[in-house]
Amino acid sequence: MSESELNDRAQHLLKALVEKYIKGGQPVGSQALARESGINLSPATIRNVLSDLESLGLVSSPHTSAGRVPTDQGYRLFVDSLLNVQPLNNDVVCQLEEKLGSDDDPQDLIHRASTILSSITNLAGIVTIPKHEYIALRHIEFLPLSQKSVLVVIVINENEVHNKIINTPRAFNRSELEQAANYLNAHFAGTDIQAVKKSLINELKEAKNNADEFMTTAINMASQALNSESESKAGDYILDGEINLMNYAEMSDLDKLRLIFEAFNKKRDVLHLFDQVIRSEGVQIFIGAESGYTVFGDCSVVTSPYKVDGKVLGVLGVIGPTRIAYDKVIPVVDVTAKLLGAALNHQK
Amino acid sequence: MSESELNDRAQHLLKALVEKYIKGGQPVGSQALARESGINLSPATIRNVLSDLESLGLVSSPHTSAGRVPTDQGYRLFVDSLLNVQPLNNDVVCQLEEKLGSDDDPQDLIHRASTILSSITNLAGIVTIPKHEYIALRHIEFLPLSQKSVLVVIVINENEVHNKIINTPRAFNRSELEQAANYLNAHFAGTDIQAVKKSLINELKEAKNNADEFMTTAINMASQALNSESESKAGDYILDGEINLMNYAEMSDLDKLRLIFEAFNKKRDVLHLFDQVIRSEGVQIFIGAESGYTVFGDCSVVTSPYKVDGKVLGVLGVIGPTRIAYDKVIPVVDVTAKLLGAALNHQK
DNA sequence: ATTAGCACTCTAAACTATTGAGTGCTAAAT
DNA sequence: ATTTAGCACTCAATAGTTTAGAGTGCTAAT
Repeated sequence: MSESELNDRAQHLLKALVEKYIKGGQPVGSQALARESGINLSPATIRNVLSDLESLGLVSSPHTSAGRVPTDQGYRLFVDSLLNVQPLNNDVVCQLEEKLGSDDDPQDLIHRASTILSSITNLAGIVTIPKHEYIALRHIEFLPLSQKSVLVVIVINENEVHNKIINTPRAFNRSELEQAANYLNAHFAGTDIQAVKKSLINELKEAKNNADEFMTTAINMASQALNSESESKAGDYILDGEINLMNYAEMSDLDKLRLIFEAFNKKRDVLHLFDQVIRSEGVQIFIGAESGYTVFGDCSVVTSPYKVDGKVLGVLGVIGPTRIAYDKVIPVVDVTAKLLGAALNHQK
Repeated sequence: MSESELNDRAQHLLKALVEKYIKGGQPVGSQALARESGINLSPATIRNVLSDLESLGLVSSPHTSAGRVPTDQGYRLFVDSLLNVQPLNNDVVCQLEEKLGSDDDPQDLIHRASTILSSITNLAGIVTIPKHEYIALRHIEFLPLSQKSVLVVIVINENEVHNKIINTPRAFNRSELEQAANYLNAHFAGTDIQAVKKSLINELKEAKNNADEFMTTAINMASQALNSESESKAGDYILDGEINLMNYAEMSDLDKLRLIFEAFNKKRDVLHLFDQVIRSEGVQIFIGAESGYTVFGDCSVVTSPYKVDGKVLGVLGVIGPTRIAYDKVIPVVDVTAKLLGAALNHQK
């Protein structure tokens, strides 16, 4: 029996093994499976099957006299074709709906999504900041703050608000600023922010040619504000519940843990990983080395894009040890993504 | 020799011991001190002195055949009367000045202060959000976002900007909102935010009596925005570099570390501790149990309030193991507090 | 094809030296 | 009266040993 196609019995045993290992965290032996797998077989027979699973690379044993542990590929097969995804507990649904009910500040929603993900799953929760492929300038407003500084308030898309304080060459009074804002709003409200930036460059030239000092600075201010705007959206995420990872025995290696935390801080690796998900449908899972990042070699990542109007705005998910309760975590990530999308949509 | 007054020799040895222990992290024995303390005494004599220091509670030994380690009280005496505070390295000063140079967003400054504190000291850096005893409303602005929601922009004090999106019973057009804002600005600009809230309550009654629907909602909106405003300032801080703590051997106990991280997350204990500093002058240090919080029983906290115009706005500091280089950390905290105060002041 | 039996392997835990750093005490030296 | 050499003693850390038990793989019987 070494066909690469697994028969039902082998599948069933693999499933039982993974489930037991996920529960207990201890290598699973033939006796335990004989007792608890539901299949009526002697340990000896099960040993034969396990031996096959091992040569297929689905399980491995830490040492001769230990039981078997799923490999990344073992988990993969389990997740792809053996898993019984649990319907979401009613309690959990309520929690999610409550926390992700309508709220008008997108930032708040993102934060809450991240918190609720981590607290429900006891893993680290991550939500990327929404990234609109098309950033429509909705409104711009200037307020004088002091002699040399002006507050620029920019509203983009539905209701994302950003502030930027910029310095000006001279003091402007309120009506001057109002005039400038009116001009910009009249010309550019509803336009994509990139397009606005391009237009402004042209207008800037023109204003300079006309030696129109006022328009020159007005346009300058707008450009500055919009520039730092698009920068700040360069890619970021909200992380919560990293500490949960310290509770897992398999993460008790302080050095590995530190590397993971450092990766969380640098953000780069996580963002790259999440970028891969952005074009996929529904929940996507990276098990162990599958992520391609050695830092997360002992971790699993369960992710899902979240969308508004069918457009993917970002990705959310959880990170934990490979030994996580996929059957429970997957629907949580799935539903959170949907509810977050809905909440962001609801604001319109 | 068991007078509670320490003679010079004993002080010198304590100093040498603390310095060596801070450097090496290993219990210090009589031989090492004989060699390196600069005093020409035999190990035997030094043992006698150490024995005295121990009965005074200034040092202790982990076990019979280990050297001595400073106790909290030992560190306290060291810090209070034996410490040679190092002048700040020029490099470090440059770094600090660069990062805390003028920038017009207070939030950004706080963040940067926290980052730079942690990166210079290799400890966890903490900066509390500025807390103005007197919050002056400077400007309020309403912008229509959608049918049922309005963006409220509030500028308080010098240039702290806050946004709040609130729901309204009906749609308002731009000019209505402008009118409301004008009214509020005319009446309340420059007034303390608490006073504004009180006045608004009265005006609200009046408007209701007059059945003035428009003013009623306008005032309601303002109240809502101001309320969530004062809440959000309830007490918070920016933390950075917690991961640094994982590098210290004495913090290698995962459970303790987790408790500390949890305390950082909950924020309560740190805020209480920092509150004690708010009325003190200059750098304040809590060594081990002195903080009064068991979570930080193995930690030292070096803090300083930061001020603008002589008014304390907040507190910043670092947290690390008790074994930290006080001579270097103290001036860093001190100067950072001063530069942060200056940067916040500079904005006016 | 399945299983009982059994020898074998290897970890984890419990014990047992062994080493060496550092102490405290005592008696001699300064 | 200090200081110090000398020495017995303590105790953590390390390495080596033993034991127990869990689990395996193989073989021969069912």
